[in-house]
Amino acid sequence: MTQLTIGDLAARTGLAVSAIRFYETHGIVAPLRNAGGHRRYGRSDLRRLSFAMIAQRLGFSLATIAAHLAGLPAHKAPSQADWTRISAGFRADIDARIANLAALRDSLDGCIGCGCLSLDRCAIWNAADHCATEGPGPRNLLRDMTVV
Amino acid sequence: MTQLTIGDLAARTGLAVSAIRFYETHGIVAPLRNAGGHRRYGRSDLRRLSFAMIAQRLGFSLATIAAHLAGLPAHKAPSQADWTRISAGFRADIDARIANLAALRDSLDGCIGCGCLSLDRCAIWNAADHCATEGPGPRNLLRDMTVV
DNA sequence: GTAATTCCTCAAGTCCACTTGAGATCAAGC
DNA sequence: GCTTGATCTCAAGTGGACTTGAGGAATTAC
Repeated sequence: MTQLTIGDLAARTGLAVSAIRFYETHGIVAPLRNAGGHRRYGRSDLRRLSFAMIAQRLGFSLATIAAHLAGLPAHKAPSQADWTRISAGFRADIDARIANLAALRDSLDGCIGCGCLSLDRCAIWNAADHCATEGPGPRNLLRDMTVV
Repeated sequence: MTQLTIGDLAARTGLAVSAIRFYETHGIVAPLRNAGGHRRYGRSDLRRLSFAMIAQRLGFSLATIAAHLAGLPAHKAPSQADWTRISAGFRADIDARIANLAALRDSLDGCIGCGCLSLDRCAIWNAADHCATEGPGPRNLLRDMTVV
């Protein structure tokens, strides 16, 4: 039973059947069809969906996720090299996010004790305010949070 | 010139004028009006918008942000106590996110070296797959990422 | 005083990620 | 064979967060 129905996938991933069909239109999965026109998935599709679910939680758009997955073989399990390549991108993104959040937390900690509310030096309050002098473009503390 | 126009706010925050008006309908700011019906803002509104921009980057919805801001005085600067209360919630959320990301990164590191692709033990690939046995409900590694 | 700029309101449009519904077909259990 | 449940397609709806456009009035610059 290496052939899974869309219902099987829904049960195993927790996704709605409609969501899986929607993902297909966006290139996340590309199932085969049986004689009656019903979708038939392999185990690798389960993995592609798992990947997509995790990447979504990290804030990636479906288009970006589909682009990542486009580099994997369509109907068989990815190789170790495939997986290493993809996970390295993930890892870099996660590291960047942690660094951003840590920086924000430190600014926040500095603020709480500094009584800066009456001043204009507070890193948090002025994160956006300062930017007026920096010209247009992205300007926040957490800018470029999504790296890959 | 403690009275700012909507254009001033847009220039200083980097937000679009239309976005600031939109935020007003959602309770983020509540400007006064001059004789001609134009919006007039104070410095505290600049701070409310900065707060909203940062909180949005952290993934909070406008409704949640408005709820936080509802506890602050409408037309004057918040007190140290106000600020401490709000930032404490922020800090807890940031800590939780860092912990989640670190856990994900560790799982990822474990995966890269373990050759688990041929197995079903990979924490990442199976994050969603395992859940089939756990019944319905939220089920991912990063579940409850947004805490406050 | 007039022209250019900024602002006003309100309705409608956009993008993303899906869900819902209608009407029809396929597959599985008895 | 028949019923029941799963699946199919395609169109339209949803919600969050805004943007765009139309038509008009207020403000500012010269």
